[in-house]
Amino acid sequence: MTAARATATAPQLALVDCNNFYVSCERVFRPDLRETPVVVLSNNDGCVVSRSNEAKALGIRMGQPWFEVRAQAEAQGVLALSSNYALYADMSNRVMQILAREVPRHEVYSIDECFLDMTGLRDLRALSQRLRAQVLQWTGIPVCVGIGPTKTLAKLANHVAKKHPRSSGVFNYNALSPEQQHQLLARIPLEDVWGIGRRLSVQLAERGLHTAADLRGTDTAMLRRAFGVVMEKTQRELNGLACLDLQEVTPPRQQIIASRSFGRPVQDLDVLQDAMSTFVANAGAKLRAQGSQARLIQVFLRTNGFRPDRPQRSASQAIFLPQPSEDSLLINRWACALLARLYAPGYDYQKAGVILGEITPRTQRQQDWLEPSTPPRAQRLMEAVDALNGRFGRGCVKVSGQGALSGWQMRQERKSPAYTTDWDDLPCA
DNA sequence: TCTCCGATTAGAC
DNA sequence: CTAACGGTCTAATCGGAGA
Repeated sequence: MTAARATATAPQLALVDCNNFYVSCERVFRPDLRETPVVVLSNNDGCVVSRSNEAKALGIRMGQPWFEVRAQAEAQGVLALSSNYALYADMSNRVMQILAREVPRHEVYSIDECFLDMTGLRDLRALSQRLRAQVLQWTGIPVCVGIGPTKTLAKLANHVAKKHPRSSGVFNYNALSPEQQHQLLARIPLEDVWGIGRRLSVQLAERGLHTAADLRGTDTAMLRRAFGVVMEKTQRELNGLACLDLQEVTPPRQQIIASRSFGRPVQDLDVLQDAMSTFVANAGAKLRAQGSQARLIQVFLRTNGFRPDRPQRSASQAIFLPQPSEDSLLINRWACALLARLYAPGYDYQKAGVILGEITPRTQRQQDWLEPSTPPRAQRLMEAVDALNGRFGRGCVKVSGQGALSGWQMRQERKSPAYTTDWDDLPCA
């Protein structure tokens, strides 16, 4: 096999990552904010989860609690927006559709990232630039592209593309000579490598490993012994050996959680049950959307752990249904009953939620001649509820009580309109 | 000793 | 005015219980 042929068939994996995704989504509809430092906050306006370049330059850190930085940030002209997930999810779908058209295989990895299999395609730099231009023109979202032989190296290449303006948004690790590859890896700190977080990078540093090149060159058996199989895979991936496959179809969730911190402390059981009904409605919709049923219902509630001066309580209870179910009404009755058992008066509750587990495909329903499974009536009812909520927006059809009581809903003081998913929010009047 | 299971840890985004 | 710190999800590993 000639060298040229080997190059042509070597794996070429691209990672497309949207720049400052949530902030970019907001700016599409607020072009006046292009020069303004902008941050988007997590649910409850709690933490900073997306920052414009200007906000990054002001030293606002990812994940920082907003109340800590708010005073200084606002004095510096930073605009904070509540997160608008309906908008981000819709924009994400548009971006992913554009990317998917251009390659034979792809994996939507997260709301703002997509792996593309470019193996065998030619002129990857031009292709990547074309993709960037198309996504920008059709959605207004800027993206960067990193290319490498493995997912880990594609991630790393994307990191380089984002960080270095000279790459003009595309970086191809595969186009480097082995010496250049080594020089690059020697400049990448380990905490910037996918799969290595804060803790592991400290432990690796204790063994004298600081850069991606250090990790790549160290003894594999030692790594395996000291850090386990995940780290070994990361090392192999850095060496260009693919250990992580492209997941074209997302496997169904094994566990579905719906929970929320409350906007203020909640003391009353009926308010908690009202919140729980909302959580069950969301969890049930997710469950049915992936064609599953659940046998385990787990409910939890807790007080605010950041207030050690207040009485603390954290409790959870679970029940195994005799038959798996996807019926929100049935699940809701159990969830509210469990919650009532968990509840103790006299606490300031800060968060509650439901976890559905023991999830199986609906098609695998066991025939049981004693216990009837979900009756056809309930099934059709749920289908109708999901259809209406899908068509007219979540919350169009509700389980009785769900959201009627106030006091638990999250704080969202600065939420932008749902520009792309709600006619009423269109700023055309 | 082996296996199973729940809890814990670490990470991603 | 004050107080205020996200939500989901997975995989691996660990330690105890039971076979």
